[in-house]
Amino acid sequence: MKKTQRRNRPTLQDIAREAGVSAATVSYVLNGTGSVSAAVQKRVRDTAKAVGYRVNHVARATRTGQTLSIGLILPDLSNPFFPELAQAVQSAAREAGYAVFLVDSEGTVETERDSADDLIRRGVEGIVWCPATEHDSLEEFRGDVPIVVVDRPLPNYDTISSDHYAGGALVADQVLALGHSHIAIVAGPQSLSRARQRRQGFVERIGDRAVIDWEVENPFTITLSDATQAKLRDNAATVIVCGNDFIALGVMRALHELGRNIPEDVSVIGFDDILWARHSIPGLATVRQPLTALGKEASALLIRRIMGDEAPVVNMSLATDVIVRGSLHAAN
Amino acid sequence: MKKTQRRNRPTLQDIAREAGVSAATVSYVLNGTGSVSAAVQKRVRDTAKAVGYRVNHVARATRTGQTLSIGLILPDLSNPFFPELAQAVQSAAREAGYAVFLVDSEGTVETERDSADDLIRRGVEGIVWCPATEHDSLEEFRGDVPIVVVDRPLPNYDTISSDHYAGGALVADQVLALGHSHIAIVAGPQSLSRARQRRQGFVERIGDRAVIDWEVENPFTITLSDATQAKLRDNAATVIVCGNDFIALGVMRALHELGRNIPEDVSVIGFDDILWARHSIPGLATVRQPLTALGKEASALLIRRIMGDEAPVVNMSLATDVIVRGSLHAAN
DNA sequence: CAGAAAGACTTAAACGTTTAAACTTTTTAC
DNA sequence: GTAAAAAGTTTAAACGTTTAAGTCTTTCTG
Repeated sequence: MKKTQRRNRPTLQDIAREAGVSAATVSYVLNGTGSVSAAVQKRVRDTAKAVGYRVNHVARATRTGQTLSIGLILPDLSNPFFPELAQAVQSAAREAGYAVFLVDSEGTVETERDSADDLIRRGVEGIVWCPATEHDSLEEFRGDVPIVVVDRPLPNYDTISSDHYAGGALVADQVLALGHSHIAIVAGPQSLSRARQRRQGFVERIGDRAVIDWEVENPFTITLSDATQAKLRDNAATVIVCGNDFIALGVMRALHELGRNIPEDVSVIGFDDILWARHSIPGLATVRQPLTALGKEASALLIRRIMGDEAPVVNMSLATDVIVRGSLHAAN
Repeated sequence: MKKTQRRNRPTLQDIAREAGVSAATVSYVLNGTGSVSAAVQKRVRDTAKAVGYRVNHVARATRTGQTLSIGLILPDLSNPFFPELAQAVQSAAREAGYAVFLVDSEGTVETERDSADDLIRRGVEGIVWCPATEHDSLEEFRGDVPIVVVDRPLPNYDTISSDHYAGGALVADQVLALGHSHIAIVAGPQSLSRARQRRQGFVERIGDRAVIDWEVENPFTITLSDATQAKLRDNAATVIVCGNDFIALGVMRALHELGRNIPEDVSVIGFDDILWARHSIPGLATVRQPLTALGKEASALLIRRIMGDEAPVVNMSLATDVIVRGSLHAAN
């Protein structure tokens, strides 16, 4: 299929001709570089406006080598965790004059790799990346362009993530403060570092100040494994600490079906504060990840790197907050 | 701050020099255009691989005028409706070789306008746009680049949206089939065309086959207005038809607090099938919008336009499906 | 075996900017 | 009133590609 010619946009040359000056002068005026007399400035600006001039960013980029764009590679937009992150990255980038190419890697390392390759061809000056797996699929690009990893620490990369360990400890503090002494844990997959850290932060803070009645591992989904469901049936703990909000909501649902009352019979607490945590019945107590700050910091750090900041690899972790809601009650 | 020089990437010239041919030949080889002897082809390809050549897409774009990129402007990524749409647009675009600039307009027409302006400077070949308001804030750009509006019909634009009217009618069919004769409506804001259409599709299909006990308007949020809550307190209808899932979930919560059982005492049905509809207790019956199809079609149509398809303005609406879940029951 | 056609490759222009360097005019300094 | 400095403007090269046109060589065709 042949592409039809759109209205050819006016160029610097067009303005130059119209205003009776050279293209260079027009460029100097429009960019505020160089010194140009007031009269010519006005003439140029007026004709630029008159013809509806818009700079051709692509042409500029070939000359300057700066595209003022970055890439954002996420594993799965339909996971409610990521849109807020994407929003923050995009808005911080925009404020710095950068545009964002969005890629949903669909959770595969191949797509991650191919997309990064494509993005670099397109001249992005940096990439914010949330890896789909623990595999370093962008290794080969590290020399080409700065890459900031977000949410999931990966060795050798600048990383911005929530302090999952401290978050777990916060949950422990809260649970202890409410007088719970019999605790159950439905942890996330311990193959994932964030799940491990959350659990560890919790368990270590609990120490011997309470008993962990039982513990089980469950995928980060609202659907519970048979093992988890079995544990719930026999549960005698007064609080169930979950690896994330999906699990927690699944647990709440299961408990509901088992006829247990939340929080009278048993408390539940999650992790992430996804949108629906506040809307469940009762509201789900949880740990809020600073998603917006995460995105902002990732953008900011990436742009510092782009600007040439050569500091050693940064590993930034951001504090989390416990959000107390109806699902969490004092032990009786 | 001074930008440090990243490793200068090898260019066509570098390969040409290395392989002892002209840059043109290298281009011909790598693009598969032109005719080049097998020997030279191999030599060129080998050196290209050896030096780790990647085409400079920006330079190519200045010459060809094609950036192979599109823009996607959405009002609010944190609304769970949009990520799935974004995902579909991006993935369809990628399959066609296009990359996607994502912009969250934060619901303001100024950001919409400014972003579109910026995107066009950046040479996007088209824009998929979900308008934040009913205001045509991109009017001035219509001549510059094809624009496809998604989800919210706007005159003079190619539009892809769900068939809200038909969806409303489907709800009516379902409700009638289950024998309900006393109906309540919590419609969305009737200033919004999609809310209007849903309501109208429903009401017209109901006709005189059932009574509409009461009706109220509520914002598209889970928080219910005082008026809505008052109506719910006195409700005697056997089914409550809601303008979207947020409203429906709010209604379910309110009914729960009023001690009404769903669906034994009263059924509830929503619209959109957001992620949480299936996870509420009971599951929320609703109408599924084909978000993925919506995004795919939008991408596809936009790319057709980019390719020069000059057909008159298209107004495509996609069929919806009723999803029956626990919140909807036969009338007793 | 001559002429034409095809094949292989190079040259050079073009895309729309930016920017260093050159040139011209005006201002400043003494 | 002249030399030097500053201000204003133009020229031309450069960014890394693509591609039309040109050149040279080989292969066909009759």
